[in-house]
Amino acid sequence: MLKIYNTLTRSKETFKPRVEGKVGLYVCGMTVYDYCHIGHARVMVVFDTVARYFRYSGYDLTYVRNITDIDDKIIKRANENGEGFLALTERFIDAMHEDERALSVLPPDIEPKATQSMADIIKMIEALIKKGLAYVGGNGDVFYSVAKFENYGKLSGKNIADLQAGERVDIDKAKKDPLDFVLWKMAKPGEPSWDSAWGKGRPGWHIECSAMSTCCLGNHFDIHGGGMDLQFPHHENEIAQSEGATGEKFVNLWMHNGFVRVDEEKMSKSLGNFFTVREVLKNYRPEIIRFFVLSSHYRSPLNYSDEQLEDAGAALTRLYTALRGVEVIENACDPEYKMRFEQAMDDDFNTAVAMAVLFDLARELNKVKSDASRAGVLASTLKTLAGVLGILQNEADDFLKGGEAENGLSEEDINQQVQARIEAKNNKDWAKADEIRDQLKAQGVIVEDIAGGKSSWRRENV
RNA sequence: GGCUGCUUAGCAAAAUGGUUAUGCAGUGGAUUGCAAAUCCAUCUAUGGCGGUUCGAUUCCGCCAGCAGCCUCCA
Repeated sequence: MLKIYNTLTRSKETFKPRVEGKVGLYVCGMTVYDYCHIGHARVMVVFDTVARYFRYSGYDLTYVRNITDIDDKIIKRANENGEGFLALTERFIDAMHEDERALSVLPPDIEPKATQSMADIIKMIEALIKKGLAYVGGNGDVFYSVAKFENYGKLSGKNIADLQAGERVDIDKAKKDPLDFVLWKMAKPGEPSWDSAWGKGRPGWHIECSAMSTCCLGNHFDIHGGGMDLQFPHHENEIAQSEGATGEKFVNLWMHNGFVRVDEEKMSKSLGNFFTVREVLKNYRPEIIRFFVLSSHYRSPLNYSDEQLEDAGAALTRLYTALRGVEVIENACDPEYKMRFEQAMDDDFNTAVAMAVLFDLARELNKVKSDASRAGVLASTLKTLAGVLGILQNEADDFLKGGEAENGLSEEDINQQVQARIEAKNNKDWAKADEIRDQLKAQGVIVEDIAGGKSSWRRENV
């Protein structure tokens, strides 16, 4: 029985889909004006794993993750670069997809863009005005009247009085109330714009997600996810917009993932302490990054450091080493490990515990290597379960021998050396054999003798 | 200031009202020509002070520290 932590109730709840066997999942994606950093990677990997597990569990899932491709930051960046905003967003959308593929993140079923959802956005704003929940402000922008929406703040645990007391932004004269937020923003000369009843403009930051999610999944759907920082105001405003416009409940369950930190501080654009996915990929292989992300629970903070990434690499090496040389028996699965794995994942997607099961599995696999049939079953189980997490899908040898292809020795060179060492060993010329091994070690290659006078090798530091 | 959440061994990270997490590192042993890999054993733990309880790391309260949101942010 799958349990998921619901931000709305601040407790784990048994998951009950609206329609038996079906799940609608919407996740707030990127605003595409820059490269993805590791924080974005966490969202992508976490919800990809959630999606994989739903499917593995037999649900018919519709996974929607939007792209916000028009907003102030995009316009600003495009101006700075002296390029059109479409050229800019197109570049970063491509880059994002590239990063995703590297991290084995499967594409969502639907990936709507704000710029392609203008009709729905405008329709929703019109509905809000009609219901008296929105108004045209002194500057022509359209605002949401927060005070008119009952239950405002129920997701983030805030109330209007506290928010007003804590108000510290300069008051916008165009608004009736400082808490009101913009739904439609009038275009300045030269800015990209779309026609509307209120004049040429563009959507405010929150409305596009309300429009795209309800459009793709219906007015009321199962799960909405995103980073913790979106809880307020973004998701709070989405609720106000969607429920205000449709009069129906918006979302049953809200999932929020924790931050990636650097030196115990949130990784973010504004702090400038972020590492882009492509930067990190220069030093670590993609599967290691994915493993690192899933090694802690999705709601916990995740501290980014070289030590952590290296640990992840070592751990992954252990799993691949267990698989090395074992003939996988297709479709076989050990029920005991399967059950333990599912229990872990059923408990609010506890990937850390699920991984611990994989390590227990690897230990037993190492023990029974001489028993080909048992080993084959365990190896198959290991690959299948790890596949739900999106890891361990490479050939063991490819993983262990891959990496640092550029500066390192070529495979041919290594094989030659290893062969030379075997000859030395056969001649009992230990000094020579050790010398070869030391030389390879110095170049990041570890030689390991295996039964039958053979040797295997792998690259250090994956 | 208001509101969340966190505090587990050398590092990372789970779980649990009384029983081995797991990975890396350490120690001892097996294996090995020697290593590596692997296996076995083993050492480090639950921020502080109270309370509930037969028993609390786990529940409750207070304190301290940390992080986050309240402004763009995944």
